[in-house]
Amino acid sequence: MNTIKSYDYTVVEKKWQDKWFKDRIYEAKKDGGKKFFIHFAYPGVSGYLHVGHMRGFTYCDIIARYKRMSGYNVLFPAGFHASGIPSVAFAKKVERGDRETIALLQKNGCSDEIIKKLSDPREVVHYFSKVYVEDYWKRFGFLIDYSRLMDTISKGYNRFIQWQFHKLYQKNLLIQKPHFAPYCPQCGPVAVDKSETDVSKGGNAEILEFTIIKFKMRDGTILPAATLRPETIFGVTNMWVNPDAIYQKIRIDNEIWICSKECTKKLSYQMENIELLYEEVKGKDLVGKTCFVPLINREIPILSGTFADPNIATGLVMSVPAHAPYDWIALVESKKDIDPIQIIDVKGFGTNPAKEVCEQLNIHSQTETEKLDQATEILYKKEFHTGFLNENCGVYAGIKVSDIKDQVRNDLIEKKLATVMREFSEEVICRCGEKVVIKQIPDQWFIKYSDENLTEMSKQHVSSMNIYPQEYKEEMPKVLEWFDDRAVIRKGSWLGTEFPFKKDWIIEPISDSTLYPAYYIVSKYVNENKIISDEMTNEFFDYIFLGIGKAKNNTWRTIRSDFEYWYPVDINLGGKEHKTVHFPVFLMNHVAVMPERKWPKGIFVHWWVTQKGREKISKSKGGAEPIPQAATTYGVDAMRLYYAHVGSPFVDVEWDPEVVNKYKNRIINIWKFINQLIKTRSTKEDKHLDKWLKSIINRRIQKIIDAFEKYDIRVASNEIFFEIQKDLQWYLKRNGGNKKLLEETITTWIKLMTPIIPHLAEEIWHILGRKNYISNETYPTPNPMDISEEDELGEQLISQTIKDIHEILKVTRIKAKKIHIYTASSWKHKMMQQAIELEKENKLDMKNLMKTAISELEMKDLGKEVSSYANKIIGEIKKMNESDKKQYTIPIDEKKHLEQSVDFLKKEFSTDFEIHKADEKNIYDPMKRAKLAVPLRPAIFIE
RNA sequence: GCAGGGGUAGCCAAGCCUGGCCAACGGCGACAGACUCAAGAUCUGUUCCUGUAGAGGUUCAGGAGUUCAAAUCUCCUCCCCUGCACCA
Repeated sequence: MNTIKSYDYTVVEKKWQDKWFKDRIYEAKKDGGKKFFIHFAYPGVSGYLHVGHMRGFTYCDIIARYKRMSGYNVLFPAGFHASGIPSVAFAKKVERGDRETIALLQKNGCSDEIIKKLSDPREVVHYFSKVYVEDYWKRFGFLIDYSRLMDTISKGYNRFIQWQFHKLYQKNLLIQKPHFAPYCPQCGPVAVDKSETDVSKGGNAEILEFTIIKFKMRDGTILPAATLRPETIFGVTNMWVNPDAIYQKIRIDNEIWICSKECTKKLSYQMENIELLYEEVKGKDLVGKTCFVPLINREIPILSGTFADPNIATGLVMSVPAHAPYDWIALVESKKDIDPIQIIDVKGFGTNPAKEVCEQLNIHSQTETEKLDQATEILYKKEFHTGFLNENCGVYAGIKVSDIKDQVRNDLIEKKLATVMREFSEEVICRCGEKVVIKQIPDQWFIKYSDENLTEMSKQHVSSMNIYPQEYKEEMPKVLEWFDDRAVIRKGSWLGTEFPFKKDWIIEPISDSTLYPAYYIVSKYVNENKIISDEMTNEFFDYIFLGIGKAKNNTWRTIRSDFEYWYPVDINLGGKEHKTVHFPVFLMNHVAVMPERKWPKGIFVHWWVTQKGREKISKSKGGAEPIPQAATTYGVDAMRLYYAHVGSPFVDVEWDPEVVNKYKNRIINIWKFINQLIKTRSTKEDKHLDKWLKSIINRRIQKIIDAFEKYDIRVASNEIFFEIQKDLQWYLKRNGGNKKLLEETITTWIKLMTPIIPHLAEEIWHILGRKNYISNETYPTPNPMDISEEDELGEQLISQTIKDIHEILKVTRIKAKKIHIYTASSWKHKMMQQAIELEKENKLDMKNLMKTAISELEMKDLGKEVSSYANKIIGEIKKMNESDKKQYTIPIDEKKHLEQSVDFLKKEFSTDFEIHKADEKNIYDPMKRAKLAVPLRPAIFIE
């Protein structure tokens, strides 16, 4: 029995992959039938992937394989997203000999010669593209159409993107306006994001918009106070300056401002017309002077406040002691006699909310920043959601804070009493060591996603799409509504397509990845050298995608007809990180550029594989198992089954080697089990059992297909790998052994498995003597003729009876000498059916039931027993659902079924059995059990 | 702040849309038995509580409600998570 050794998954998997790929069974063929176009959001190519990434890819291959086997021509292409900074960053690391990077490459078997080449970003892209194809996708047996591989930095693709932007321009969806973006004075534009590719600190920073309110001093000089709560202007009692900070005078347009030195530098990137006056003002020299609150022209003192940080915004803070805990505490510490002015009425607080919350948290000093931050948050939230501006607020009195915030700000700006300054929520440091600032780009280009027409059409289209999970379908219209204009070009060292309307500016990587599935139609011909990039003009794409103009040659016509056949995309599959960026732009660009019948038909979003503790697996943390290593350790089929079955696609799962190992055992177990079944020599037929097996397998097939049609891969795999195996085990346990039937069932079974574990299925297929590929076979469909309700019910009767006997034995702890089983009297069956009939007509009650029952002659004699049974089932039936009721209408000879199985029962309980029917005369029934028997629940007596 | 997701037995995780097939799929773990020299693997059974006859009781974050009937619908409360733009 060392079949375990005979399943060498490494060899088997390699063997079939070689054959599939040599025979190019993956190539999409259009033969006029139904088509299905599926792809995954193509990955960036700037490093090795990990086992988490394989989850989505695997779903895609499973769906594609299922569809192939279900009679569709499937197009499942793949490509590489090469634009942006990542590959440039990687190349830079190699160039400067970053030890970690080099070690990673070496560990993955990269030769020194290749490593040398990888200081070129384009080589990085090519190297990793090859790794993905050979070590990941082919290694997992994916039937991707490898003849269509492409990346986003090829010439042809560039032409394609430029065409797209011409179209957007023509449709007035490209607009220009000022934009503010992170910028390193040394390196130029940088990306601030959690993975911190560009920055060494502050990846979590957000860009905050401070309102800068202009407080005039007596000499006309402006003190610009920065605030996130402009509506509190009516409660200002004083100004805070940091006595130890150095402030500077600057001229902006015709105004003279005083702000911190640090602020000057930042502002110079955000505003035009800033002129340094080279005049410093010490903070402590401002203390004691006064200034005027704009709008209400109240004169207020300037006080010393050490918490006013020159690094944050302007370094000047307006003081609202009634509503800002910091201000309140500073005011207390200053010992000045100033009355706070309450301007917001909020439930649960009195005339000075800031004071009250400080007292609650026991705060006494400006230095207790942690508590003060907490106090600020509590108060702010409360006031924002439930507060109203009071009579001190002039025209704004009586309005809810949450409704008024932006209005106060806009009014102030309109009256030129305020302006806006952008600031990071925390310090951001570039990889070069320089502080990152926010820079204004006055004429940035945007794609106008806010366009009403575009948004509306996209939203409407969503309702006709297949979007999984359902929750995302409901979310999508809201996302589209919320999605704002997106800046699309950038100047700097990164890869991508040159923007056609501004030389040397490159289209950013999200915007060049929206229509790309359409390019898979073209890439095949590019790869086969049937068309060269120079030929791919705007006229070319107009013809291919829009049918405008004339074909220049036959290749054009062929590509056009391919596009007409394959497009639109049926499923675009991607991780949940794409929900709010990639999928919306994917949809909206199609709506903007393509004709309506080419708009996407479906989106499938999957969740992640995380590290233990729910952390996202990250490349930088290196915590993830390399894919080829995992494939060797567990086997590809085991990993595919793991992804398919471990959880719903719509939850995160934790990567746990032990769990994956269980699936590996499962694969070996299935291998052994099937081989054992194949060896069955017996040709014994058992009419009932064989019919039962056929019937139950047919039901499974129906359920599996239903699940697959909804892409419910987990349910499908549960049925295939767990439920069917249980059925077969029951068949064997019941002593079934019809070789012919078993072989048929196995054939069906491995076909069912093929989309999920194609290698093992293919191997067994050939062991069974088949010469073609199971991967090209047709997926099983249920045959209604094979359904036998009676035989299924019979088996259910047996297993229910066994369960009952077990329970009795357990509770009573008797050792059985002999077990008697009594099936219910015929009149009980009859009455049950009558009752169900009456229920259907809504006439079920005691009177009607008894009337119907008594009309049957034999029941007359039974008297009381009849009425008490009738009483009992009336209640029961009312609680039954349709399938419960249906069971009782299936004609079944319980006694016959039990008698057929008596040998099995004897073996199961190692004891003697006798089957009786309750209405037989003179049966052995010392404990008077027989009368307790009811349909489908025979009475039991154990002696 | 904006938009969204979620809290189910020791753990992971179905079910919730379309209320009754639900003591609640499946897996893992645990326990018992089988196979075995043994270990692993595999197979069978048990795994909320009670129970000497197949039963009963109490459960699906907490609270209130709708209903003949609620894990499932409604409302409130508490707690956790995700995305938010020049990052792919």
